[in-house]
Amino acid sequence: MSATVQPMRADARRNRQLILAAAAQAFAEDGIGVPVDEIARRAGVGTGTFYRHFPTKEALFEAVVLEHMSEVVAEAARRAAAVAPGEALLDFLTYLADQGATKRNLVDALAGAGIDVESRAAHFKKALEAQLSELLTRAQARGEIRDDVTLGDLIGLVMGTCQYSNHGASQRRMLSVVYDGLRPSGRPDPSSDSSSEDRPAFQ
Amino acid sequence: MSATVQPMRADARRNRQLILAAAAQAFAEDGIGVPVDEIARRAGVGTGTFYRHFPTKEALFEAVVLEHMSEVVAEAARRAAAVAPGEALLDFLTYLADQGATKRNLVDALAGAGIDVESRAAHFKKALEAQLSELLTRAQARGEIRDDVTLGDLIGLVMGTCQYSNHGASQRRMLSVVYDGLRPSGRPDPSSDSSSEDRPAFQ
DNA sequence: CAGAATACGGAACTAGCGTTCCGTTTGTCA
DNA sequence: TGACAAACGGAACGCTAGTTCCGTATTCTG
Repeated sequence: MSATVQPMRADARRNRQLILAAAAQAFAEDGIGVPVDEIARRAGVGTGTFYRHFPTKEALFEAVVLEHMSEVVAEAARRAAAVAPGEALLDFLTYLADQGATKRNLVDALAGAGIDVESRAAHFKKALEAQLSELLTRAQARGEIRDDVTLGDLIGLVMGTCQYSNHGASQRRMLSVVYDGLRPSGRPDPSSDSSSEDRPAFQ
Repeated sequence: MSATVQPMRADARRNRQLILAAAAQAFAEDGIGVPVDEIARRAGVGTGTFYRHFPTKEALFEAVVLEHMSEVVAEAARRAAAVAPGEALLDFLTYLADQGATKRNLVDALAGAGIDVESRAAHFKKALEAQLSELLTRAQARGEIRDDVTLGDLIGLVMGTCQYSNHGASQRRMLSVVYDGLRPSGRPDPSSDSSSEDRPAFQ
């Protein structure tokens, strides 16, 4: 499988990108239900062309999600590098929350449809979790985060705030509550006051 | 519109219940995608019978959701009545979290499909929110809950913990973090220790 | 610039699912 | 118990959306 990818024809490469972009947008806007025809139309190609590039609609989902995850992982790694563990962790989580909120429709739709993106995205997921896990462990060792909280809890809490960030709920305030709750009991917010309205105490 | 419901025939009444029960189970297990045929099969009736009872598949969704919501509202009201506001609020929220976790698939599926259950369920939703709102206001007046938190935040936070209560995340621990975060800064947990019980009771 | 390989477009095919129709069965009431 | 209305079952219909096919257009190579 050394698979020297023989170069695609120029128009083919361009169309592939157009389809991916159109799909990402369409899924985010209208959910997973968008017909293939609609995606093709948005990309300005025919359905035949679509199926030349992706063997199936589900394959397109995968491609879109993988592309997105790889971006997230890269950006997250960049953020995790420099700062002190506690701060870095919250920064990391905040970034994830932003991403989650933005692409919520997409992720929801995929999960809701029971599409097994997990297996293909496992690599990226592992990478993310590894980074988060290290930050969490260090932050806990320093007493900056409750000891009983697990990696899964962390992810669940942050992603949870993405699900309902409308209907009069502010994701900023919800995150602020979560971050307060993550500190060990009796340990006040180390930075500014926590009664912030629309300004999270970190950033 | 005094609508004296002339009594249904015995078999009809029975079948209607069978369909509702089968539907609730089917939606919870397999999502909203289950074909009408499958629901009918589970209920042990034909599709013709199905459509005799519900004019459309969506009407069935509504019926299922409304039934569930009316149960939740009734039980929630019962719990909210007796205790002190702060405690009552958390008890109330915990009950909602339980329900949300149990019926997650159903609610997800409905929301994901963009079905307008809101308009029909508006009455129940209002009732729930009214009760919650009063508890929240009272608890905030007593300084037991952060002042900046809104009703929407509260609901979002609690429902958020329902979304990811697997994959190594414990809903109990997540709720515990949220409840800690809801207290005004520097106010320790008034009740027992806040460390995890390892009895998730659900997963 | 010509020929061949690659890619394109969209009509046509197929499968699944919601809904309707109608001949048959069952419950109810006198 | 007999007759009639109510309810049942499941075959059939039509629509939507995923996929395939093939004649046409475009790009690359010598």
